[in-house]
Amino acid sequence: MKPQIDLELLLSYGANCKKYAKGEILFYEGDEALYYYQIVEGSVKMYNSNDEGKEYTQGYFSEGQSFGEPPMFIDECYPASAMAFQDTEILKLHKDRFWKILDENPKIERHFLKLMARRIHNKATTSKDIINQKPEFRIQAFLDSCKKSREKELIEFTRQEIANFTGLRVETVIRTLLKMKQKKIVDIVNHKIFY
Amino acid sequence: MKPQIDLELLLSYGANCKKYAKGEILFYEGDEALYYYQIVEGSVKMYNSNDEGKEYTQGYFSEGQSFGEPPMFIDECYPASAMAFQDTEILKLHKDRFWKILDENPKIERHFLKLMARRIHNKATTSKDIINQKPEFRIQAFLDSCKKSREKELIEFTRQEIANFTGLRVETVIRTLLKMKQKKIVDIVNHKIFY
DNA sequence: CGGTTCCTTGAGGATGATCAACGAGGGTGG
DNA sequence: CCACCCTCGTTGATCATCCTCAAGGAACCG
Repeated sequence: MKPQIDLELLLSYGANCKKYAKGEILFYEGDEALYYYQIVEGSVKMYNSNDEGKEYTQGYFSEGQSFGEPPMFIDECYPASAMAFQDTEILKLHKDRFWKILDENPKIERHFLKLMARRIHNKATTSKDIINQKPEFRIQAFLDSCKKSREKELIEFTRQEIANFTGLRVETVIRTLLKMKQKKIVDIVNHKIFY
Repeated sequence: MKPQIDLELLLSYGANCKKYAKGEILFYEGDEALYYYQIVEGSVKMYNSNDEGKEYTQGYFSEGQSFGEPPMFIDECYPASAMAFQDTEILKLHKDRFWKILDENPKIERHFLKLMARRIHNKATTSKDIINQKPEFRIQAFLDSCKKSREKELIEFTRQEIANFTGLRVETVIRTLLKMKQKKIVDIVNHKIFY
């Protein structure tokens, strides 16, 4: 995927490249947002964990994407934590230098304005779907958001991950997927989900 | 409240002032987003209504605030409908002219970048709360978002409106408020809610 | 005073959460 | 190659909660 900002440019403004092993935490909910993060390789999960165990996944970010900018833009703390979802390589730039990039590159600033707009648009669509209650509907909305192409494709998430994203429980996800299989909405072959 | 963009400036770029009676629709979910809207006086509700009756309120906007920009920024359709929540006066500017304002006023563009960031930050916080399930928690999160000051104040929303915002049913809101009254979280005097 | 809108209460039912096991596959080290 | 462990998937039974439906009451406004 085309990166938000050209890697050379980021490096020329002083960005550092860092590697994180799968499962490593990049920052915690409540931390001050001091850096711009852009993924060179791998993927990252943003999530909240509530008082005990239950986790809510806000979103996944992959190669070329940036994340965690909103609180950095407005000097707030992170509303969620970030964890490497795979082994991941990330460019990290201090926010003062990031603002310098925007000051000196109006096109990039415009790009981020549109990016933020797109994120809001997605969130609005998502919350509409989540409120809808019905597990089947929520799961299908998640599956839609996974899909890139038009053909049936393998869904690369565990049932637990789907549960965390949709706010349901694993057992409910499993039982609902069963129903969706019977309705021919998904295929399940060898425990693998195709949609 | 301080307006997003100075009214004189908007008018000088060709904005039109329009009045809407309470309950009037400004645009529907699915409409193309062709205009920038800024409230001069009154307030506006953004909402989704699903196949039959049930409504989900995405948010309220009041004097000085703009709304519906995200889809305009990215040439998408509105993910929700907008209705005048009170009698309302609005400045409306075609998106081509709006882009012209941003092109010619870097400070305003920066302002909108931060505004979009703030909206995302709020949405992230809200969805974290909504997923939490517990009606009491959801309602309290809504009440928190209403409050401006530190003292107990009258909540100017009907129980139905709270229900639509939190994704609960009226009866559940009523019964939960009852419990919250017993726990001294809210006061209810003469059917009016104080928090 | 009549109508509308909003609030309230009760009973009953559906549904997703919870709890408790167990199964299946994959990887690792002996 | 086998035994073990760990993660992920699966199933059934039970429970709590919120929704649904139905009815009526209270407040407000012309």
